[in-house]
Amino acid sequence: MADSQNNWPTGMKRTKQRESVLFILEEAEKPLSALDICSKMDKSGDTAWLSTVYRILELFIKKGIVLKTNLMNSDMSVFELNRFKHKHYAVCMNCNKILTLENCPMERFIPKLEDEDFHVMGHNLEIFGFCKDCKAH
Amino acid sequence: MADSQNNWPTGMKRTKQRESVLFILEEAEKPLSALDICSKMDKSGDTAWLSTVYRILELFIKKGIVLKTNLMNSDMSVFELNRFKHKHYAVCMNCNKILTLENCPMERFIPKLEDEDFHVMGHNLEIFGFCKDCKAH
DNA sequence: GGGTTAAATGCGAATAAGATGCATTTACAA
DNA sequence: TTGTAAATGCATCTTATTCGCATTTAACCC
Repeated sequence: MADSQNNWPTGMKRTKQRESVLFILEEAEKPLSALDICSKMDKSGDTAWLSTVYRILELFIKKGIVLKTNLMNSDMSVFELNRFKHKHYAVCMNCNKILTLENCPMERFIPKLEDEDFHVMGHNLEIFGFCKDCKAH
Repeated sequence: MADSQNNWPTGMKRTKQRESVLFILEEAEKPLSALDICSKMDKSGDTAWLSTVYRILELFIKKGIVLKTNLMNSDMSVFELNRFKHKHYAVCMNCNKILTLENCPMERFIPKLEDEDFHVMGHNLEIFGFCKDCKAH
């Protein structure tokens, strides 16, 4: 099961379900919803209850292994492996395709705030528009 | 009732509830949730059902009068008057205070995407961190 | 390897934001 | 003033996510 086979993060029990979630996230190129993950598990034979998947994801987030995002004000969160590199997405307003943004405008940006003592920890950014397939209606 | 008294957007019936929602949004300095708006209406005597508030907000959004945002991956949307100027926020990770960001890094930014035909329509950005009151725990 | 136990999962039920359906009410045009 | 399409009150539904508890399981000890 890829990398996770030999490399298990410390401080958590190694269960079939956790291995399966981690494997799916390792293979995924784009963020997945909890339901996506659950379906993929079903297909591969490692079935797990949706609530279990949420609990596993919650744990992975706490451990810093996984990142949670909400794209386009959607009410469904998506999850991806924390690959420890800065990342943003562009989302197609028509087909919801997710594209990786390869640069970041925040690199050399100094935020101007009313509260000049605000201690910036990070930022969320997403671009929206129409992908090449949806541009021509 | 401030500006909205004499200046009613065209193409929609002028009802007590709609006037009240618009008034509240005009007075508000920061985005409000549907529930916030509903509570403020209760206090002022113009009670309305929460589902009505949602319907009014939906209409205002469609008319371009109101903007909807989700801050910090929260499952609750917030709404503000569309003042037709570009706007982003900084949110305190501790007290959830919302601060207005007065500049925008996207002004002179050219996004790099795998799909070089992506037609950018806009972007969402938020900064998170700790405000001056929460910085010193 | 077998037993012990704290932690994880299965499963159902609870939450909470938001949407929907329908009967009643209301704004507004004729 | 009256007719009517549209808006609201109200209840109920939906959907993502969380919680509670009984059962199962990983991992440590012998």
